[in-house]
Amino acid sequence: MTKMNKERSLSKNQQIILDLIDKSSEPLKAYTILFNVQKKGIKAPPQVYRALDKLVEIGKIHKIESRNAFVACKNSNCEISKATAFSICESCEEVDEVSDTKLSKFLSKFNDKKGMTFKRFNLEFFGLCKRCKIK
Amino acid sequence: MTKMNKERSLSKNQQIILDLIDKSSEPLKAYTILFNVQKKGIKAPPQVYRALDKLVEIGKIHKIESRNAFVACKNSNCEISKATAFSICESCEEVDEVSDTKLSKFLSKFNDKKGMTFKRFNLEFFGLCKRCKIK
DNA sequence: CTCTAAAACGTTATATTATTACATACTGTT
DNA sequence: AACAGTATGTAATAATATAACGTTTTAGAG
Repeated sequence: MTKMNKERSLSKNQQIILDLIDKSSEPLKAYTILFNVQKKGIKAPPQVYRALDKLVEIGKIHKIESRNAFVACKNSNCEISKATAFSICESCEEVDEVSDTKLSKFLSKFNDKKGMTFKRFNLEFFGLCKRCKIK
Repeated sequence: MTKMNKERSLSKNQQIILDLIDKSSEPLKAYTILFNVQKKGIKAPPQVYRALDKLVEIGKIHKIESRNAFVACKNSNCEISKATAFSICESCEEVDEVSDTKLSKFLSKFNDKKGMTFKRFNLEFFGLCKRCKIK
């Protein structure tokens, strides 16, 4: 039996950029990433966008569409970039990945009336986080 | 009893841009809109973006975040721009507003574990529409 | 009607986000 | 070694969005 290595190894640029996003407590924008990895030899936007595209594709990171920013996947190396949900505080811009079994089951089962077949969804909740409500 | 006119009247630019989006069968991008209303005297991006912002705010249109494009609200002048859901065909890029009572109830009731208060959500489903599945 | 504040407008410039295009190099099979 | 697929580096440019002004219009209060 051949060793099916599910764990794809990342390229140099992919790893550098994933490391940065992983360490960050907040979503990072492409150009913020660029500025932060220039010392590591990544000098131009396409290098960043290519790595980001790949990382999104393999589920290591997610794009927060409403913010054009990227976060690391917290769901133990998420195979399910097919089913993403985030909570976004409109005051402090804190973003968290929502992981709720009921929610993802409900949405994954959801069927369109017009006969579309869904492969994937992305859900973004907006509101105020605990801390910002108090202020 | 004073007449509470819920029906806000749109400004000239807002009306021009809403008309265009309304007539369109597909989501329109800001610069596509700009090019199409230049003959009507709207010449610069800020004019378009201002009108779009307002129209989104009052629920006449919605932004498809993953596409940076705008569609008219089909839910009878949607007060509920608080709860939007769309289906997006990844092949032909057709976009439809999903209106499903169960879905919107479920999501509107959804409560965050971390104590966030949600005011609004946006959900985008991706897949293949009926027609594109056949091809 | 007149005054006022809010909203909308027009304009120029610029910031931010993302892609095209092309030449080169690396990686892992056969 | 040869090939295919993936990744790289680089320059240029496209596409999306906002800042910052000053002016004009609109709707309501008095």
